[in-house]
Amino acid sequence: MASDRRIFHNNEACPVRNVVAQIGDKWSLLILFALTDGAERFNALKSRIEGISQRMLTQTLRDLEREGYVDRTVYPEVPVRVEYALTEMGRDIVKPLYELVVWADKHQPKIEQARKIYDKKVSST
Amino acid sequence: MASDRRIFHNNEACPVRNVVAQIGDKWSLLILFALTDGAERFNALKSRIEGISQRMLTQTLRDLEREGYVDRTVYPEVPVRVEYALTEMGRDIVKPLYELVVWADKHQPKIEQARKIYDKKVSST
DNA sequence: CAGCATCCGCCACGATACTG
DNA sequence: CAGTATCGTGGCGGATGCTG
Repeated sequence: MASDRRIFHNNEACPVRNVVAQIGDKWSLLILFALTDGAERFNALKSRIEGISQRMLTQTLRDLEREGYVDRTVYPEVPVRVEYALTEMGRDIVKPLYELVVWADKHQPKIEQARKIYDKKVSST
Repeated sequence: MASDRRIFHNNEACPVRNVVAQIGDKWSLLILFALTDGAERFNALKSRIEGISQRMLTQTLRDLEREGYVDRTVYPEVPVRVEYALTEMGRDIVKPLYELVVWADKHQPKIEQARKIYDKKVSST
């Protein structure tokens, strides 16, 4: 009904809460963008994404694969080669995310300024 | 240099990592969208956002205020009335976020399907 | 009404060591 | 090379009780 002003209902079927939960973590967005130039191998990704650990790269890649954003291909050579690439859906979600990235770059100074003003206001109480 | 293919450098000055860290949490995006219709009081927000606790609403609102997304206005009546509203920057970030929300709604079925396929593939090993 | 204080479980994340 | 396995920790977030 129109009187129900609640937004984004709190159940597992809520698409928005789901997507935020998945790509809102520390590494997902970074990995997705590292793959926009094309497929990458595990260690290539690891060196492109500053600060990520082996464990988190593996784990986040598995999650992204499960949600359908990333494809994993194993080439049974010696030593083994594994390549990760965006699926169609992966390339698709990068578009709205890119808007956010651009926004973040543009507004960085404003945010820093807002923080300083807030902290000054709080410390004066 | 061109040979440095690292993305989104891992320092506190990285705008992208900052923005994701701020609005990638469980509640920030929900609060921002609950404020797009106009200013809201604390308890109104609480009832619009299903499942949020008092504690997290307060805390997330403080963070959003500090980053400059939200304005907090106290009306010294009895009992006190507090209204939260989006700042200009708040209204601004909602635009790219809205793209993401639309995307999430549209692709929800695909994601669920991807999950099922993945889980079946994994369980068969 | 709009919060703050406190306690606490859980899990995201990191570090390290080991492997097919 | 591309992972697993294990352990440790900080902090996110929930529950509850109290207050100006």
